Amino acid sequence: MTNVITIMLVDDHAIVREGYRSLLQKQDNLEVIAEACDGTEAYSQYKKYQPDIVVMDISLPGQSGLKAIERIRQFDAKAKILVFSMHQNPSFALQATRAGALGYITKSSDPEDLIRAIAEVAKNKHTLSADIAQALAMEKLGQEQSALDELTVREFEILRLLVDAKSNQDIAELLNISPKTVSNSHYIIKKKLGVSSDIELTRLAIKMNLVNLLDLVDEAHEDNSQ
Amino acid sequence: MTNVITIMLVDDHAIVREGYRSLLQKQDNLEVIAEACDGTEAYSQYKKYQPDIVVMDISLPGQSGLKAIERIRQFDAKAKILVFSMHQNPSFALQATRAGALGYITKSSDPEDLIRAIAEVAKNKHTLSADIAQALAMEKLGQEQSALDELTVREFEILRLLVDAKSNQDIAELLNISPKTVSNSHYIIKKKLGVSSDIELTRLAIKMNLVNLLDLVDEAHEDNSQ
DNA sequence: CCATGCTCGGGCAATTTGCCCGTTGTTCTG
DNA sequence: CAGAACAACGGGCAAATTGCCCGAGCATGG
Repeated sequence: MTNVITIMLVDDHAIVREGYRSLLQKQDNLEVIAEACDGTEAYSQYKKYQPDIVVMDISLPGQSGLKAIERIRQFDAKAKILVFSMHQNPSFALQATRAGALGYITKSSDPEDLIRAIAEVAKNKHTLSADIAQALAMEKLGQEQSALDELTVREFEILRLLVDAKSNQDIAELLNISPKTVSNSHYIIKKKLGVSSDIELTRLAIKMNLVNLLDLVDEAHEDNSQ
Repeated sequence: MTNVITIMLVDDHAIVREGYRSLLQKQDNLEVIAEACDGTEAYSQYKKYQPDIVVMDISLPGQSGLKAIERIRQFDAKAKILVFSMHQNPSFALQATRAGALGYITKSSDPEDLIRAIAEVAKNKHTLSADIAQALAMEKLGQEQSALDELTVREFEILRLLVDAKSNQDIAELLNISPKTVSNSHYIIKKKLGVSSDIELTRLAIKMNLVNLLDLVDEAHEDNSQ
């Protein structure tokens, strides 16, 4: 009678986890047996509980979700990971699947879509939410495919930290690599994206939705209202 | 008897539109004659029905709300647009009015405020909800604003060129001064604004509205929303 | 088992930065 | 009108960073 699917939830917001937990528990074939709030914890919890499926957000504080996916897959090549992200940008989906995720759905999907996606992933099948699938399909046709896709997973991760206004040194510490490696990646990223300055890089990142404009603008608001 | 004000509602959620429609219909001088769920439709519906007032959310899928305002105003320079947004951030109000909106009120306002705002806009008067007005006033005093004020005219000019993704050399040529002068100014600007990297500088410039968000976001999203 | 590709970093010249300085104007002001 | 104040400009120079190349260590996939 092991047709019950065990799940680990990874999201940095406890309330969000709670919401999804209650949502998922309504299904009697789903059981949430673990939770984690960041990449590091996700890894250790996975080792401990070995759930059938990991449902995770990739926009985590500190160590990125992508890294966590990789580590989990390294530990268990058969790990089934469903990314559940707020980002509609297909590049995120690409990076996530490249890192080893089986599925990618956006938070704007219907609850049923999440349930359905979990079922698909449980069967070891790839799944994408409709909006992402369409966007990716579009990219396949129009040669308009994003230069972002040429970045490796690591580079993508570093890019996101960079445009989050972190210095090369900060990133080196965060990722436990040499500052020189970061600056090399920084250079390669600029080269691949065809820009020559950090200012262009930032603008490009904003265009590509790597930086949430709302966050950016909201910060300004908070600063001023203090 | 044309003292009835005709209205077009634009919001991506049908349920929300329904709510406001019933709210507005209670006023016997208001009539909702059209609806739209995104920027593109807003534009075509406006052309078709030419309502007295457009009441729209700007957080539409593809973030094309601002763009829609511009297109509508381009078609009809006298179009009266009231933005009805969830964002308390005054920068949104700024961008919206810059794009051509007459009024901006937040969704947290009272229903009466909405009615009142519609009346104001109908009279071709600018209107802001109290919270936004206050926030904008705060910004006038705010520290970051004064940080900008500490820049000299020349520095300000250089800053704008910088965040327009021009290199020190480009700027030197453009202004007929030595690259060294530009780089000195570049340094002073960062110092005065309290940032240490060009990435932070760019983000700050965006926060301060030195960069038009529309320019940045425009093309990036047309791909996805098609 | 070889080719490919990613991650990681060393090396090193070339450039840029950070910070200082002095020169030349132009206001503003007592 | 003398002189203070400040803007604009740019030189100098040590320190830091960038641009570009390289090789090593590992997975991955034929």
